Amino acid sequence: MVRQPSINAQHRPPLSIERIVEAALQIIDGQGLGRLTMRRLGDALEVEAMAIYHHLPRGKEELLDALVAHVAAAPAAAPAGDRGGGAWRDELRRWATSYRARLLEHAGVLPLLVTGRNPAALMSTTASLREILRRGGVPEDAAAGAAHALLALVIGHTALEVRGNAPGQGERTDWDVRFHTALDLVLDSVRPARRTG
Amino acid sequence: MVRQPSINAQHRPPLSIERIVEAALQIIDGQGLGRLTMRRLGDALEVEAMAIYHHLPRGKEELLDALVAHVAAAPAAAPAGDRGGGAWRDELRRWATSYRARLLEHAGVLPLLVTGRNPAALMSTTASLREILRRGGVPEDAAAGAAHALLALVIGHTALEVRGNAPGQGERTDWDVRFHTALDLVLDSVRPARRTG
DNA sequence: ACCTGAACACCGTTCAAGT
DNA sequence: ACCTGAACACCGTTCAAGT
Repeated sequence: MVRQPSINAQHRPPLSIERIVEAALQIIDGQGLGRLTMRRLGDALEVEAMAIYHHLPRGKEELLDALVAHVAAAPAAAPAGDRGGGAWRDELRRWATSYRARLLEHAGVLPLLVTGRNPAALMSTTASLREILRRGGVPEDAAAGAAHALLALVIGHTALEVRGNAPGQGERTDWDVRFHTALDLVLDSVRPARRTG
Repeated sequence: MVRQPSINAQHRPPLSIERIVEAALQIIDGQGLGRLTMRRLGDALEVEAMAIYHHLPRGKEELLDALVAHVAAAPAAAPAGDRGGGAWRDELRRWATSYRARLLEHAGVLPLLVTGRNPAALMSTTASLREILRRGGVPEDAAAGAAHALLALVIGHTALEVRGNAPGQGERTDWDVRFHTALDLVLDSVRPARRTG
């Protein structure tokens, strides 16, 4: 029961990959990717920059990989009521909407996502997409194609939205409308097999 | 007629924005975006790095803007035979295919494209897309939506392709097939008005 | 095991100076 | 007008050292 004085240093939580990634994300969201430096990250964690290398031996490269993994991870798939009749379309719409929101929330990470880095990061995402389509009765092949198209659309749209929302834009384009228009354009072409088992 | 000796220095072409952008693109394509530095760019142009600032006063930021403009510029639209019957679909397919090829050729610039930088860079591109759809008899509103969806799809697909083509990938996915599958998914939903004037 | 301090080889950029 | 040289304030990272 030795009460620590509230001098606030000393007994801060120990460094961990989670804390590092969280602090990095905060810097990116608040100041932009360009201002994420190991030294600034160290400051935010109240630690010397060199301490980070003990947890991420590959240094900044490994940090960026972790950021991609963190942002690209699939949002938890809804439990799926699946009362037939094409409810899977709504499920895909919800999925796409929340994934877009996730990307916009961390728009500064987007440039890292369109790189070869951390190729495995999107696997669970595409898998959960294919699963929704499979449950909707869409044949395996078509489901793979549709899942890919959907993910590409969400990423591409978000990229355009980030570009369009740059300061000093004249006309106010309604990105929500654009997004759902494009979404429906794809979803309307996806068809389940004649009869669902 | 004073023949210059072929000592190769001295009478090189004078620095210009075009030469600078071209050299920068060569560095990115060959070594990656991360290795594009003002000093290396200077070396490639056989000039001190500081000379570049005379042509691009805003420095590296302006250089990156110019790179985005260079890569994102619309490819020359085909002259359009327009013998009815939905030839515009083929025209859009050709456009999308060549735009994808352009992005893949300079994949290292893609991260710059999914940023707020140089918001005007894609305007001519979307305009030329809308023009093709308009000529195909697609109503203005639907054309705007379809153009946006198409561009988002091409950018998003290229992003996934760049990620997938990272070294050390197991299964050989056929990106051409994926691309055209996704393309058709979108194009199949775009309909011209009942009767074309 | 975990963190620090000093050092190294690089960055982008400014500014006075050269031609 | 166009380019250079030296300098400044930063980077990422290594490595020996502390606790």
